[in-house]
Amino acid sequence: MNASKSRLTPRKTPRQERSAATCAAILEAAARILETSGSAGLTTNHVAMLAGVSVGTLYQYFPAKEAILAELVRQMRQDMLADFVGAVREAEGKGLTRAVDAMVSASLRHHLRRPALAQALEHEELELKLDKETVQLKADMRDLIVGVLRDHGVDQPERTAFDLMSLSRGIVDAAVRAGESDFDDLQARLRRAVAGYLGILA
Amino acid sequence: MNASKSRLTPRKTPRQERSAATCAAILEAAARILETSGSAGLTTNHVAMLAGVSVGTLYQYFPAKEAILAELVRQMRQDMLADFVGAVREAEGKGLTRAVDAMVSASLRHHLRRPALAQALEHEELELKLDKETVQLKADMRDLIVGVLRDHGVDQPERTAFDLMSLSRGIVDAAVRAGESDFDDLQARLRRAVAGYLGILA
Amino acid sequence: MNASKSRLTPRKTPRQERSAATCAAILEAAARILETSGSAGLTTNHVAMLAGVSVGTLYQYFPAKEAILAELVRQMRQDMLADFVGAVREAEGKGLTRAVDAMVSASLRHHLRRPALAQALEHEELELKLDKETVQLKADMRDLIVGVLRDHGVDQPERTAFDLMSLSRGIVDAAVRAGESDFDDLQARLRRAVAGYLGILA
Amino acid sequence: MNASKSRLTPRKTPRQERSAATCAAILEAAARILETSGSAGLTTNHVAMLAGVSVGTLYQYFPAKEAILAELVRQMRQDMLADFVGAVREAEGKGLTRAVDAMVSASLRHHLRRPALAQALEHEELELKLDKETVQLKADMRDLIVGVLRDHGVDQPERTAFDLMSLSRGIVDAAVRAGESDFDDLQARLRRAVAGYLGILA
DNA sequence: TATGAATGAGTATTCATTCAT
DNA sequence: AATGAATGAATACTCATTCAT
Repeated sequence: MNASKSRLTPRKTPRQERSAATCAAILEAAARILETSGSAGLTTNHVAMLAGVSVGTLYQYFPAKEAILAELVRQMRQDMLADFVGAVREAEGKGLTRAVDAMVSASLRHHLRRPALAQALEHEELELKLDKETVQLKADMRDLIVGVLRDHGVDQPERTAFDLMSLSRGIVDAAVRAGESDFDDLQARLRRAVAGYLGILA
Repeated sequence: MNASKSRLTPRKTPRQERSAATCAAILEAAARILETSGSAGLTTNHVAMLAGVSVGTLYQYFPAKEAILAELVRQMRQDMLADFVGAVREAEGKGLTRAVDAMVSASLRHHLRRPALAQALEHEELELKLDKETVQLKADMRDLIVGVLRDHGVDQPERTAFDLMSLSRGIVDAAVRAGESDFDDLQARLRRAVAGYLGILA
Repeated sequence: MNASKSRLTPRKTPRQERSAATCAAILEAAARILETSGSAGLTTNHVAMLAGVSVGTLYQYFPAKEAILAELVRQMRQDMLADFVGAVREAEGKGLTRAVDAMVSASLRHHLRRPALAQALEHEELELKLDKETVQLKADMRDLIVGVLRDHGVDQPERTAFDLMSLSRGIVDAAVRAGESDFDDLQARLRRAVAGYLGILA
Repeated sequence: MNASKSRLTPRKTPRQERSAATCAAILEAAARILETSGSAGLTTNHVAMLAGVSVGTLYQYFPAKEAILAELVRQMRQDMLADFVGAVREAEGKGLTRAVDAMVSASLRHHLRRPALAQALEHEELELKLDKETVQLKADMRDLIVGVLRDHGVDQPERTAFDLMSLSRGIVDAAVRAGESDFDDLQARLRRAVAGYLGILA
């Protein structure tokens, strides 16, 4: 249900095992390059080489370089949304503080798994014309947070969600870039920022 | 103490008027391009053309393309620091809340003057190996904020300063990117975030 | 006497029905692509896809892309010769004018059946190193016309045949390219050109 | 008055001598390659190498490969029109036969100067989206011939001009392709074809 | 000092062809 | 016989940088 003529969506949905492996190898190679060299080092030839395939093969799976990035972003958003949904579900009915904690924790877990990659992808996301699916994933995430806030009677839930996402991102970005990796410490600060904005006495 | 053989510092400290004008023209041209086309459109030929000089001349003032960006970043940091110093000075002895307000306001004023440019430069800054002077300017700014916090008895002033800068940037970035330009509204939200983190009842 | 190891002749003379059908499908796919996209769009993958087979299969029937074109040209020449032979036979003993009319008519009928294809093939023919059989077909056609001219006492029949073929092609080419498809009008003009060259008062 | 943003017109009108020479060298290199290898061998790297410049230089003068071809075509059309205008002027007032002779002769002279080049360019012209100037040159040529025919009372001068141009091209093309280079012989045959079509007893 | 012509390594992308399954 | 995944040389084009004038 994925393919189409866009330059952003993968070319062939791999059906054979070999195909799936190749496709995954390409994505992983791209991810690794993003982690180590940033988008500057991300050339199609480099990706193909690191993936152990030829450029031609790369282009059988992705119609353009951008499509590789787009797919990585899509996967990231998908994973992230799943994490958030899980977090929110667990904290259901336990008060805003618990819900916020759960989301902060999910977000951090996500970012600290592959910090450099998450960083790089969030940055690429800004310059990329996203495909519909990714746009939807982002909207779903936003709605999820807005919903939680509204359920707990938070004022102006849309704007608040926007700001909370923004400030969280600011803090995590900077921390990751500074090389921090102490989950608990970061979580405490992030919780403080979020709770502070919400006016919850943490 | 400005010039050197580094690829990041301008080649000649302009003493003559013409030189200064040329140099400024190049920088302004680069700034305008960053605003309109982002770093993707920033080619040396394009900059030179828009500045009304030849590429050769451009390379007489800047040893490499990066040096232009580095200089723009340096100027931005310099301006920003000056704004902050002024803000802090004005709010001296009037309590933390006022000091925070002044800084938030200074930061926002800075970002909203040329939003696209500020955005672009802050982004370039991350990928650039900064020259000593800029590094010092950033350190000064950090120290300034740390000083204010410490003076008002804030706990862990370094870390707090770091987080406040990070979350502010997160919020302003997102707002600018979303096209917001309502200074007052943005200021209110930013103040809320900062005050919240600091535990000040806004 | 058809197959050989040349890159221009089909690889296997299809004996089984399935083979013949596959071979025909490939040729028809190539023809359709030539008609719609010209030789620029004629990629082996595209041909295979449109023919409903895999590239591998395509290469089992044709040793190289050129071979497909060569075969299309061969078939075109074969058909054309057959048409001419028929035309000449019908007009036998009825005078030069009638013979010319018959040939002009046969030629036009041929070109207007699939105008874009005829055009494309005649063009490809020029850049292709033709196989013996096609060369023979062209020679036969030439001889046929030369024979008709000689039989009617035309001077320098070889050269005249050459020129008549050339000028006819020029007119038909241009007309087809201009999108003309009025058979009768075109026939009148073509007859006029041929008769004029021959000095027959039309 | 030449430059614009189109992909078909040259990029910079060379003002310095060196520029003019480089530009000419590129065009001549392209012409030579067309003569020897046809459009298949016409790669930008090949052209640049033969011209003795780098690819980068080539792209400073022409925004795309097509632009080189377009410029060659333009020059050819320009030369040809000039020749025709001269021919028509000379034959003015001397009857249709003389006018036709003059035009036939001009056309042939043109084609036999660099036969392979003329051939190649006329062919490329068909696949190229022509720039306005070239389109105008072709229209002028057409009008010139139409004018001559009309002046001498020829019926349906537009259609006749079209057919005469087409059949001439057919004959000359074929002759050139066959390696003929006997000007007088070719002229006689061409005159015969044209006169024949016009119903003039040659 | 200024110019702008020239450079050439580097980039994304295509496509005829091969070959393991 | 058939498939389609994989190959990689080739192609058009860009852009930071140099250098002769």
